[in-house]
Amino acid sequence: MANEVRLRYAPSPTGHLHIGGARTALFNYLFARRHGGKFIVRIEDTDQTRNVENAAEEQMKNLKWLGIDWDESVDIGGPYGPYRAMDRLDIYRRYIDQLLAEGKAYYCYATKEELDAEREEQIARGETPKISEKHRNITPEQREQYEREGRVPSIHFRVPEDRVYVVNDLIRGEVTFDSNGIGDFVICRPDGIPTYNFAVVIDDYLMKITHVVRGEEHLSNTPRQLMIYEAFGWEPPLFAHLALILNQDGKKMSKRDESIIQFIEQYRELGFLPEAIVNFLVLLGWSSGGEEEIFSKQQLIEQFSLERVSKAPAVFDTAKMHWMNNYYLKRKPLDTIVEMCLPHLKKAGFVEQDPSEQEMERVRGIVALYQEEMSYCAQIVPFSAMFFLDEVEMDEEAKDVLREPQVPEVLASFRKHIEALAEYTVENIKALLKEVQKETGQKGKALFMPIRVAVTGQAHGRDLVQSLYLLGQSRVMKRLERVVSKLPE
RNA sequence: GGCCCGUUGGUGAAGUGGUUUAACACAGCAGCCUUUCACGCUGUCAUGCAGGGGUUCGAAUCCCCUACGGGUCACCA
Repeated sequence: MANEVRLRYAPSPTGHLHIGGARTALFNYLFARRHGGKFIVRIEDTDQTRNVENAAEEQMKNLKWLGIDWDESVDIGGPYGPYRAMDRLDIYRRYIDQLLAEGKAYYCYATKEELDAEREEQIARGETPKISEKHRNITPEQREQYEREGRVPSIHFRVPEDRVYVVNDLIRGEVTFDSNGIGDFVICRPDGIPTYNFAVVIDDYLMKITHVVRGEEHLSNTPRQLMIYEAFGWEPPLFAHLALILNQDGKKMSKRDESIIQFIEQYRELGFLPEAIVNFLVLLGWSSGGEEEIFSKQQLIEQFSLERVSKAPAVFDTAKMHWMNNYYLKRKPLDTIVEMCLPHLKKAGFVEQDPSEQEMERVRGIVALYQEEMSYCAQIVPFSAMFFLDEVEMDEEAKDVLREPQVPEVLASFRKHIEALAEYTVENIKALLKEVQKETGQKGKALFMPIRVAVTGQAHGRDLVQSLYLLGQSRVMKRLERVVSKLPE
C-alpha cells in the first residue's frame, strides 16, 4: 500500500470541461488505472473572483459521462479530504505559519497596485519583470508602521539564491531552472487564501499524490513548487507535462476560439459518443506504437504509458474527430442511435413530442438510413429534413440532372406507376422501378437520378428505394407533380 | 526581453545510429464494387525528417548554431 500509485485531476471551477482538461484528466485516469492506483478529482477553487457556480459539478458530470470515474473527490469523500481547496483553509494556514516561523516566508505589505505598477515600470525599462522583494528583510519597526497604516500583508515565499532546481519530467526529461530568475512569489493573499502554487503542493503532499500529470503551462511553475517541497523537507511527486492542444491553424486555442468546439458538454449535446471522444483525445499526444488506432477504454488502460506521450503540441483535427465518431456510431445498435437522434428531431419540429408507434417506426427507418453517414447525431436534422418538410429546395447539381433528355419520359412513366400503386411497400417500389426501366429503356444512373432528384431535390442521398418508401406515396406524388409541371417540354 | 519547451507529408503520428526505398490512421486524389446514393475495397500521396554546420564507415535518430512556434515571468489556475 505504501507504493500505491495516486494521481489527481485538479480543475479550477471556472467554466465548462474543456477538451484540454478532459485530455489531462484522461491521461491521469489511464495512468492510475494502468498501475492499479487511485484517481482523485480535487477542486482548486482558491480564486474566488473566477469561480463559477456549479462549474465543478458540471465538469464532474461530464467526466463521468466520458467514462472517467474517480476513487476520491468532493462527492464521495475519501481518506484525504476535504477535496475542495476552500474547505482546506485551516490546513494551509498551519503550513504557512510554519514557513513564517522558520523564516522561509515573510510578510509583504506592498499592495497589488504597487506591485503591478512596479512591474510595468520594469517592463517599460526593458527589464525582465521580477516581483518586488523589498519587504524581504523588513524591520519590526517598519512592519509596525505599515500595520498602523492599516495595510494587510500578503505572504511571500523566500526563494533561495543561487540554486538550480531540476524537474525530472517523465515526458521531457531533465529540465533545469535557475532560482535567481524567480522572484519571491506570493503564497498567501491578504485575505488569507493561499495561491495555487502553494495550495497545490500542500494538497498533493497530504493526498499522497505520486504522479502529477498536467498541462505544459505548469512546467515553469514546477521549480516554485519544488522549493516548497524542499522547504518542508518533503519528497516531491513525479511530474509529467503534456504539450498543448492547438487549433486547426496551429495556434493556441483561445477560450473564444470558434474554429473548433472546445467543451465536452457541446459534443455531448451534438450527439457525440463518449468512447469516440476518449479514443480521439488519447491520440492527441499519445500513440500505441502499433498500427491500430481504435481503442476501447479497457485497451487504453492496458496499453497507456507516459513514455509514449509526445513532447510536441498536437493540432486538433475536426475531420478526424468526425471520422472517429462516425466509426463508433456505425457500430452502435440502431435503437441507441434512434434514442440519440430523437431529441434533435423533436427540437426541429420533425417529430411530435409524444410520437405514435407508427411515427416511431418511420423514424427508426429514417435514422437507419443515415446511421452510417452521420458524424454526430445532430446531423440527422439536415440529413432527414426532406422526409419531414413539404417542400424541398433543389441545388444546382440536381437541376443539371433534370436537364438530361430522358428525364420527362422517366418521370412520366414513374409517376404513372406510382399513382397506380395500390400497396406502397418496399417490394412493390422495387418492382415498379423495374417496370419503369422496361417501359423507358433507361437504367442505372439515367433511370435513378431523375427520380432521386425529383423527389429529394438532391443528387446525393441514401438508398433510393428505402427513401421512396419512407417518404410516403402522397409526398412522392406531390413532389413529382411539382417537378413535372416545371419541366421544359 | 530573460528563462524553459518544442519542430517528421494538409492533420494525428511510427521511428531511440545501419532490414527506412520514412509504418499506420484521417483528409485529398484515382479506380473497383453497387441499376442510383452511400458504405466498403484497391491504388496514389514526405527525392524527405525546420535550415545550416559538425561527430561517425553510416544520422530523422548524437552535438552546436540559426529560424520559427509555444509556455512562463500574476495577490490565475
